[in-house]
Amino acid sequence: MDIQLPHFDSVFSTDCVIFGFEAGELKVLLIERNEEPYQGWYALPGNIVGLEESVDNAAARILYELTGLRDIHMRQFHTFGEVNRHPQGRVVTVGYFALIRIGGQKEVAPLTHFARKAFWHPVNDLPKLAFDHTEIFQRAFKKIRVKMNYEPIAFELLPEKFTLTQLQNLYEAVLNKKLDKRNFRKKMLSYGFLKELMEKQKGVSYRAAKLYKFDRRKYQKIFQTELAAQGAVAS
Amino acid sequence: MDIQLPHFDSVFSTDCVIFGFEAGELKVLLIERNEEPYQGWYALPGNIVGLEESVDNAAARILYELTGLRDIHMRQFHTFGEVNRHPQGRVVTVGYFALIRIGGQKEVAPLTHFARKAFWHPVNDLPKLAFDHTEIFQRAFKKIRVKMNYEPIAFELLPEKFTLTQLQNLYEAVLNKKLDKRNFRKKMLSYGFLKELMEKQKGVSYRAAKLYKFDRRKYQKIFQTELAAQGAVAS
DNA sequence: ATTTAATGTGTAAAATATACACACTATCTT
DNA sequence: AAGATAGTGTGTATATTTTACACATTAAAT
Repeated sequence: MDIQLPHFDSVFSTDCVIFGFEAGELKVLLIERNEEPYQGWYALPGNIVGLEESVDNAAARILYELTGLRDIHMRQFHTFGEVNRHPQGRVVTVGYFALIRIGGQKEVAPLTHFARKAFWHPVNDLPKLAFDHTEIFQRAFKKIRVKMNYEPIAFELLPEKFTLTQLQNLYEAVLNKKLDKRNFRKKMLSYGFLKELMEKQKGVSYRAAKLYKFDRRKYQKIFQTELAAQGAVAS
Repeated sequence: MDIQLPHFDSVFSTDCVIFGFEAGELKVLLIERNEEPYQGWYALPGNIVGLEESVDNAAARILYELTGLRDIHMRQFHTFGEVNRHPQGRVVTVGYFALIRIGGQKEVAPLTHFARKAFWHPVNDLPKLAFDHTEIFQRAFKKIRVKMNYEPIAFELLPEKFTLTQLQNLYEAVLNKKLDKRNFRKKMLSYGFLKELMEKQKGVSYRAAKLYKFDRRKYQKIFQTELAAQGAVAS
């Protein structure tokens, strides 16, 4: 492998950790790289930020090119600035994460030759990833586990209409912990941002469960008043 | 002002938001810039990251050069990647924050000609800052207000020995909210990481208060077991 | 009609959070 | 030295939140 790769003096890139939920498992979107370095390796979707685009925009563009996913709400979580994280020179990367409905989008597929394929992989039992992407992934995973306790990010992973059991399964998968059914339901419903639909689950061979959807407008109303009241260590 | 400034194609910098607590007020460390652009303006201590140093190290080095402060525990909080945030070209900046004891260090003073002076300024009533530093500051401030609710970062701002009233004043200043004395004390002491000293406050013209110190070892023991048990949405 | 598999529901006990007021003590003043 | 001043230190009752826990119900499949 004596290909001469270009050297980067000082560039920034973004890497995206996209989570999905499928078959009761939390998954992450990976690509198979089709270019050196790390050709053939699995990696997080990521690339160099252009000079004429903001880092936020670059993250969205790169994700689209590598996976076909668009209009994803991505949030920055950490910047990785070690000196030797990239073999071609100095590359500082800004990490983003997002949570999406796996079924809700068209199938993921790269739009450039840069990635050979894009696919979902369970977060447990990940292979070794290119560059320091294992570390980047770990950090994102930890972030969403913590965040799930105080923000309604779980709903981004579920279909629009879901049952309470599905919601609970998701929490259990992410938090890696069994929850009590009655207490879980009581608490979720007490927030007041779940809207009970007139519909029921279809196609199951047992009693069908009620469907709910997440009412973002209500959530924001509640969350705003909480923010105002927030900050308590003691009264 | 027709000085020709160098153009940056693509560099990264760090900016540090250093908080201190003095005279019952939360303060932030600013410098007065001695170079174009924004010569004479107030700014957060920050500069370009070198190619041979990690971003974390650069933040520490730059803070030292601009303010004389050393061995400060700094934490990254956000990266600012808009295209036009710097007049000389494309500069993406990584923001760090830290909380320190104002009295505990030698006086702050710049070690390079790049800053004319370094000084503490109350966080309320900040002047307009250079670049997008006002936004960077705001984001850091919001971060610590939230963080103070679930991590013992307040102690980094106080002298080693402090009274419960001082601690409460600090919480009240940061959270911008009155707290109940009895409940505050009960709760703080219930955590078990405050060590009551045999000493009392000196030099006050009223009943002297007991001094306490923060026992980091105990805190970590408690915090670790909480982390293990953590993640509850419902039991 | 029976089996199967999952849904949907309530209550009591424990833990935590909140609201609230006054006696104490060290220094300062006269 | 007596009183004024200013802030310290402390307890209890009530409300809210969290936890633990089990069984009748429903729809489909056999």
